Amino acid sequence: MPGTDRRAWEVVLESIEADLLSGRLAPGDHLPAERALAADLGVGRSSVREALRVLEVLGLIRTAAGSGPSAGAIVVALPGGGMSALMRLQVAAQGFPVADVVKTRLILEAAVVAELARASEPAGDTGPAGASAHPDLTGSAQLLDAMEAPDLTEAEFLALDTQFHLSLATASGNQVITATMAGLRSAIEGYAQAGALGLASWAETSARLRGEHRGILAAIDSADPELARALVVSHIEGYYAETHDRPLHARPPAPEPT
Amino acid sequence: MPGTDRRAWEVVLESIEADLLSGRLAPGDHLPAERALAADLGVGRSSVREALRVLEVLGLIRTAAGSGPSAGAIVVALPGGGMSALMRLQVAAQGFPVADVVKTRLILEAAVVAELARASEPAGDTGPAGASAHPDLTGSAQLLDAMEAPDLTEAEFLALDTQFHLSLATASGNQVITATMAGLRSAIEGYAQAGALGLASWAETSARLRGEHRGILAAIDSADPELARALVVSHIEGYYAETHDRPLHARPPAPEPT
DNA sequence: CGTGTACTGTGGTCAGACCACACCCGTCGC
DNA sequence: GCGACGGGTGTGGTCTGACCACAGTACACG
Repeated sequence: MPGTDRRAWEVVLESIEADLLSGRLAPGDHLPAERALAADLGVGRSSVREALRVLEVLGLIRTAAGSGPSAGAIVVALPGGGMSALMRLQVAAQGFPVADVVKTRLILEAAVVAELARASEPAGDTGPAGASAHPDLTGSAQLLDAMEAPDLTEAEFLALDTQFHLSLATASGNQVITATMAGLRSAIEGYAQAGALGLASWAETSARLRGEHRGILAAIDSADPELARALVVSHIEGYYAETHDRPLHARPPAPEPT
Repeated sequence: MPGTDRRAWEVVLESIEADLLSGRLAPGDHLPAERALAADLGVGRSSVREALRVLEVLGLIRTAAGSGPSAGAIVVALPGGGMSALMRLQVAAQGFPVADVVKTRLILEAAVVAELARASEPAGDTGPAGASAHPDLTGSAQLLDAMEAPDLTEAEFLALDTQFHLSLATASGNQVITATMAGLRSAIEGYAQAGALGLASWAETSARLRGEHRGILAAIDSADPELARALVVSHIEGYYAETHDRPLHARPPAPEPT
């Protein structure tokens, strides 16, 4: 019979996935207790725990010890953490080249700002089927204000920068893009910080970045998709080239032929 | 002291991530045996196994029992499987709306074919820094030939369709996009199949899809980025609208107010 | 009626045991 | 001398049982 050859924890994972797909489990629901799940599926508790651990890292469930309504494993479906862990580790393991991460981020963010600009059309929207009239960018603007503080360290500035770019993705309303952008961003966080330390003049660079941010937001507000897209492209390509001493689309330096 | 309050399996995960980042671990390397790892880090073997399970699902390692050089846990960094699992489960758990998945796929694939068309410029490339001259699309073309077989079932056709679209991403050479496209595609595989069964005329639709595929490839070959992009957009939007009875950018029908 | 304490069930962790497996190497037979 | 065969050894895979910390709950007590 099929299924017997699968590893025990895979059986658990598939069972839970089937419950999700069939609607027996929905966000907010409690999973059965680990011991009960083990008994139901005929596997050991440790196998159940391995499956639950995977689901937790992937952002599908949240676990809490103790008793009461908030205890146990609860379906949450928050993809951000899982995507970040996946991309961070793949970059660490050299499965994802940093340049590919940046290129992908560039594509997604350019599309996001172009759509935001399109949706920002003052009158007549994109039609009655338009996603959401006038996406909320007040949070993004507030982040830009916070970045004007003169005594920010590189790390603080970059943390706000991350939040700003992420807020644009959030404003687009696309859950997949939001989570992916969060993952891409966290994957290269270390590189962005390392690059900032090697810059000739941080004050000069950060001033330029601030100005570019304002320009992007202005282009969105003025409903100019192509301008917004172009500004994002030069913003990201510029920072990459400045911190890596080569343009984004160049071949990386040949690996040492040791 | 920090780190003590973290859960045991997180300690293992962080330890391995640190080894990857520092270069102590690289693709192809063996991880220490589970029992040794547990002893080194002062945790139980079950905690080590939970961490390794996560790494395995994320595509970071491959495990094999037995003895010899191929046994044990080996760093592999194959992001496709992990991305697929993550997106499939997030769609199942309603963290990712299907429409957002399709929209994201549309953005990425449009960018991919546009870049392929740009790189297909017959002479003078994109300069000495160009990614790779003339990306290899023979595999993509062969898949289209295979899709001409008249006796294909819906499932077989869609499987080839998945491979075709994935081959385009692969041809771009971008690891992140390739893995992401694989994940997006596997996440909506079930919906694509269910949609195919509800079509008025599968023969008619599949014939149209075949023609559109040829057109996309032709646009790439003729180095026309904008045409390739437009064809991809209408290809994906068309299939979505046909199988969901509404355009991709429309609001989904209001949920039942039960 | 309020308060505090024991109880119960949860996830978190560990230790130990057994299994199947695959390689390695020594022995045995030719 | 050489090949085949068999046990030895170490691996991941799994299960069992136990203990802990924790948080809510029920009940007895004042």
